[in-house]
Amino acid sequence: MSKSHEILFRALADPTRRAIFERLCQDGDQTVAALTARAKVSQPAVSKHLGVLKQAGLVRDRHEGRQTHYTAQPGALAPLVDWTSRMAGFWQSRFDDLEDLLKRMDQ
Amino acid sequence: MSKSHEILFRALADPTRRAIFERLCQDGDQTVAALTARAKVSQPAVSKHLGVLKQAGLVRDRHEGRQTHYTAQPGALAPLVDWTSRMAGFWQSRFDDLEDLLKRMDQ
DNA sequence: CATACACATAACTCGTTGGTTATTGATCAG
DNA sequence: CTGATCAATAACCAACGAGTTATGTGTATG
Repeated sequence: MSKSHEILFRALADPTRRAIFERLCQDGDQTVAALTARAKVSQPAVSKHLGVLKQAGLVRDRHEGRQTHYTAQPGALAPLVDWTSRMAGFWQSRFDDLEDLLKRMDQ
Repeated sequence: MSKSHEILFRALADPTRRAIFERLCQDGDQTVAALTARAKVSQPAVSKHLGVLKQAGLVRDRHEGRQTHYTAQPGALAPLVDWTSRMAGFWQSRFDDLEDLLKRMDQ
């Protein structure tokens, strides 16, 4: 449970996978064919990436006839947000000056 | 610049590297020897990881005599926060669009 | 000056992974 | 029923990445 960011970071590490996820976030529901058309890789590659994203909970699939629609689940990004704010939090707790933190975050 | 999350995701994808970064965030300044002691890998491995983290801007090094101290730079996480909120934002805006549509259909 | 120490770099191994083509399973059209 | 289409799976391969041991570079110390 405390390791849920492990699978997330791994899933989002690959650029092709991020591109697919970004597209699903921007444009919503997409069939595999539609995603493949925009991607620079073959359909099996896209399917494999979607499998990884699904495993990470980042997408959901829905079958309609002979095509499969995928949808982004941005809520699954929560553990990642938690992790980053925890890191920033550790950092912050070692400094009493909040403004100093914000300045560093700004740069 | 707009692709700075590429190197970030890649740097944070590895568990050993995240562990090192987490430790630097929690406990602050650390020498390579101190980090190696806690890590489950050899000193050269730790050095290599630190190199990657440094490349990503996540850590900074400071030389003191014959030892090197590393410090976390959590501000470098900003592009990652941007990315995640952008993904959530896309999602939210499409949700808003749907709400607008439904409102218009109502009247 | 010689030795020990801290860290970085080099050279290499090996498992993982992202890509491919070929094939299968399922569904729709004629 | 037949052929075409969409997606998933299988089988394979090349490249990459994280790990190791060995060595190099620089600094403190006797």
